Amino acid sequence: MVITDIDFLAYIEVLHQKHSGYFVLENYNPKEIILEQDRKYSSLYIVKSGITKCYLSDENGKDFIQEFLGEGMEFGELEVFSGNLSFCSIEAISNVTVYKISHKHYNKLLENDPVFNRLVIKALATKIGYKAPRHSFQQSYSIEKNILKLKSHYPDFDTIFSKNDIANYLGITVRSLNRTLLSLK
Amino acid sequence: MVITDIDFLAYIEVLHQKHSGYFVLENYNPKEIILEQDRKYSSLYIVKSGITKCYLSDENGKDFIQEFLGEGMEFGELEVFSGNLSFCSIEAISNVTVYKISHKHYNKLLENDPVFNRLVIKALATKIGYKAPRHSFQQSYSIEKNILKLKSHYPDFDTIFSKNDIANYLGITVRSLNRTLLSLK
DNA sequence: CTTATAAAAGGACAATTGTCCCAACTCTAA
DNA sequence: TTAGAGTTGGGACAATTGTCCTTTTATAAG
Repeated sequence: MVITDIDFLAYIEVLHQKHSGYFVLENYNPKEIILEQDRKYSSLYIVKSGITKCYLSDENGKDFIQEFLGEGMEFGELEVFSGNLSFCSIEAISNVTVYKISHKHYNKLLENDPVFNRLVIKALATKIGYKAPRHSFQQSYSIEKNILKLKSHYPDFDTIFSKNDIANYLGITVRSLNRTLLSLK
Repeated sequence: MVITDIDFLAYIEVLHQKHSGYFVLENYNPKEIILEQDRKYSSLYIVKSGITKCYLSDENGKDFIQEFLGEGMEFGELEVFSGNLSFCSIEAISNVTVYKISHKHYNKLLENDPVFNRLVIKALATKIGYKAPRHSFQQSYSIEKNILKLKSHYPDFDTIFSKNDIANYLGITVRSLNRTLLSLK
């Protein structure tokens, strides 16, 4: 439910020492939006601490939460490769600290630092790998099984996240979520 | 519905000339399985021509189609980075020709050929980028709107793909698909 | 041409999930 | 302290979708 990448974060900390001008630390409070959908950015971010949510909003105002991103997860990096506008929004859930780095410096690291290059590729591969099984499970199984699965991986999920976020994560309505939680007593 | 990557394929063709030992051409007939879920492989593939389906099977035998992969799409590459078993199956839908390359040679190219490196990263980014909007749309909108969207992008989708595949792609049952198609006359 | 097998189409019903409400509770700002 | 906004919980009903089953159509094999 909350994805992390400790190895990547550790290496970012190393790079932060080595190239002091590359990374800038920023802090965000809960509910602050760090990155907004359909905008043009020239920097990207890596989570140093805290939890964020990564979501898409459609015309009707419905939100679809892709993932909750924790320590070591980067966001805004896809736009470096595609050149497009950001295609999701990122909002802080807890207090969040991020490393910010410009596309330019990010590209320099990618080209000149093979360790960094490999870690970025790994991070992308991980992002691909966790999406498909989750969506597959969500579509194939009942809400009840999905909630039980969440609970088994994340016993206290309902104290950390709002009902609204949980529902949007599971792609259901809050009403359905409550109904199922009640039936599970 | 069918993802392609012409730039990547073009570059693979170039590499195929340059490093004659790296790539092997293979042919598959419709319904043949090229790569099977939960197995260990030491090679990966790039589609030269034809259409394949990329799907996950769960314990109940239900299939979840992630995408249809066309020219220039690679598969089996995630396992190079994760070291895990393959996490989806690939089956030929039409007659398919693929380039096969070993993990070892693939890694060599990644490390020594910056153009190849960047194209692979781009390909990974694309894979991330197309999944989220699709699943978001599928979860938020009715079956009818999903089918209309498919139709607008792919007018003759129902002649190329079986009903079963279309249903699995949309995460619905064939019964629901038929019902909706009928109501659309 | 016939039989077997799979794919497509749809009837009837049940189960799931969403929509639209309203009430209770918390939290903040004035 | 109160007004207002936001979150939570749930009732009643409607709509959507799935399950199960039967029939028809197409396709392949002998």
